[in-house]
Amino acid sequence: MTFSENTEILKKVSESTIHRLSLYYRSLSLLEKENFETISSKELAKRERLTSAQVRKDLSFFGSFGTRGLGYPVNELKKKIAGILGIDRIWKVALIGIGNIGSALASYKEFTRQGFHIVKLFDNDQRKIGSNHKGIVVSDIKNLAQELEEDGIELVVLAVPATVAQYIVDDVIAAGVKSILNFAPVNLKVPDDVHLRNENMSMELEYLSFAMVNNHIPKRAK
Amino acid sequence: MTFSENTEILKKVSESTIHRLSLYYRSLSLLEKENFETISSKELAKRERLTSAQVRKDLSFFGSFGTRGLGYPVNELKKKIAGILGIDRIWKVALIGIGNIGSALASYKEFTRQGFHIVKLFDNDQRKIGSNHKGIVVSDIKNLAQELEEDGIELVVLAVPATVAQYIVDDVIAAGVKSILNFAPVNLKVPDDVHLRNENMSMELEYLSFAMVNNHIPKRAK
DNA sequence: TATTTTTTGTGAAGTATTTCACATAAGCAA
DNA sequence: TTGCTTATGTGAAATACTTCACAAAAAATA
Repeated sequence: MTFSENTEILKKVSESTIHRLSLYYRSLSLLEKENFETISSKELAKRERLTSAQVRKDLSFFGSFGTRGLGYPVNELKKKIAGILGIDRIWKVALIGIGNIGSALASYKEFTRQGFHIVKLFDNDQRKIGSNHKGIVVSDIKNLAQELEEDGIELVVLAVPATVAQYIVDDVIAAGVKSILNFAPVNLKVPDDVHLRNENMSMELEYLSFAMVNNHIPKRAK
Repeated sequence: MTFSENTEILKKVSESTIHRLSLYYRSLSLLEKENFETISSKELAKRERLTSAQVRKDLSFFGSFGTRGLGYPVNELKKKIAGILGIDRIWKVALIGIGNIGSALASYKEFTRQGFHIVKLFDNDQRKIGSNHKGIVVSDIKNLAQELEEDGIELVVLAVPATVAQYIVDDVIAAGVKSILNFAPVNLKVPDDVHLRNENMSMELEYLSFAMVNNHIPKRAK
């Protein structure tokens, strides 16, 4: 596939499709463990509470991975999706902020399982700096930019208080990092060439609350 | 507003609109602290990287809260949104699973701030049961159904291993709980009258990874 | 091998969501 | 009070996303 074809395709692919690829990947991992060789779009859809057409359409943006009459080869499709999502490799991740959420994320197995390896921890608390946290020595945030560059960090997870998040993000960007996952409940300003995604853990609780007070009939899980 | 009018309106309101209301609420809280009296849809949109039309359309599903030529009254709009989202009250929440993620969530201030009060903790680990965790004594998960009912828990946050999540959810539902926020990376089966939302913390990392390998030009934060 | 069944891949149709654009209303200034 | 400016609220238009429906291809069956 040439680059121009690649960008052509990407223009058509929505955020929702990418998120569903994550779901398919998870289902395929499970199917693999259950020793399934193939899976139909119908069965995969059922497991993720989607329609089979949706599954086929999502996959069709990236190629033809199935066999008519048979379905998709579980192991192969899993690998293809890993390639599309870019999780068929190791990403070097730094985690900034070893508080409540940060500590939990540092030990979160799911990240490692998907190739996101946290190789660096930062904090500004003198009691934490230098201490060993799950095999990683916590660095002083004062050396942030320098250490990020030295270690070739490509992705930063931010778990710091909302009040300081923007200052830290500015440093992270100055160090050349192009991808940031932000857990602070604040809208960060980043340049156009930096990828920023926000994880807002209250949002889904608020959706539940909305559903309850408005007597909303649930349709399906996110 | 009558019940039938209410359901009429809700039919038209999308999940995205509700999620954006959460964002507006957060912005308004900040604007309140900054002593803004009013805010235009244009300025609110700018802060959330949306369009002003989007903001006005979202709000218009629920009423006319603004003044032409002036904008929206910050404090009043914040209260209105709180009412719509159902966060103008206290929700009694139980947290199940005091592991990595669970511990972090138990201390997560943002939940409390929005009216989600974790009043009950459950685990199956004998070392944790009976111990005091942020002022709450950890209960044995064996007494789950009984204690959920006794305490009138309306909402459950699930932070248990994927392998046992379904069994626990079945118990939670048997106890009459109608709303569940699930952090386990698994698709849970629940009856139609139960609200289930999933928090998948790897999903956004995968989106970043996708964006990086596909040379995706970032548009805006989620 | 021929026939039936299954299931993909995909244009077209159908929905849903977002943006446009403007009439309307309120503030503000003189 | 009049005219100018600002900004809402909302149908209509434009986009985006999902589902339909079916031809095509491969597997299963006999």
